[in-house]
Amino acid sequence: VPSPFPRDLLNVQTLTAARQLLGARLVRHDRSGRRAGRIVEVEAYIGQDDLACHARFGRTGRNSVMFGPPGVAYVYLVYGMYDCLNVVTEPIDQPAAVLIRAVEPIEGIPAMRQARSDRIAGATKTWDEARRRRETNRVSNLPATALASGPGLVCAAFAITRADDGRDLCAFESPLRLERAPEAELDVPISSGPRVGIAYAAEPWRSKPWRLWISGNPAVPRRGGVRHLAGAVSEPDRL
DNA sequence: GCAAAGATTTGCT
DNA sequence: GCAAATCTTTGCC
Repeated sequence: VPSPFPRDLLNVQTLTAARQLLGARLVRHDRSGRRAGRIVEVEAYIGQDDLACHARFGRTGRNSVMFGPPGVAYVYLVYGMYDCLNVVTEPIDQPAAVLIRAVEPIEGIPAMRQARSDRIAGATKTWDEARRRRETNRVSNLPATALASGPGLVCAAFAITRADDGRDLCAFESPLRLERAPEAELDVPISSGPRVGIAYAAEPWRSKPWRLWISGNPAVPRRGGVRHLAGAVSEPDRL
């Protein structure tokens, strides 16, 4: 029987919270029914000192949710196109969050495919039948493990938008929420490495191994065609 | 008020 | 392997 994700597990140092989130379930309830998946890849963004974190400029309109209580969704738009889901961590006034980078679909896979296809139509100003058909065909041929294997794809598959910014993910009745990992999955092997897409950040932040993933999970994207080897990466510090 | 860049993904070469 | 798509946010004038 599923249990809600305890807020206390997020009211801690962000790398500890990130580790707790690996294996947890991301759950969406809406008209399409129940969608659920296993969180398999995350990144930690930790406070104003972290020069890769959105909080590095202090509180702004976009990032204000990060300054609030843990267990709340921080959803922002990246590159003008893609929504990204974060889980706020640490106590109030300590701006930090965990970016959900990849989810392995478990329930509601047809709804995820539909949502992935719909995203093209939604993003296209002029409704283009041929373009939409191509996208539907492409998505229908993807393995389930590829449906949410990227931060923008997680939001597409689970129909998460900035309307979900500030939503409480620890409330069991929430239409978008977290559920605890089954006990049998609590001790899976974890790998870590540098965060993606933050080349603008100065050292040491650029190289901090604050990306965590479940070793060998098929839904974790293989960046650069290089296979993730557990022995080839360093341990995250401050865990 | 405006220029620049970004926690991405896709398709074409 | 690279560039396009696309728009919010920030920072500086």
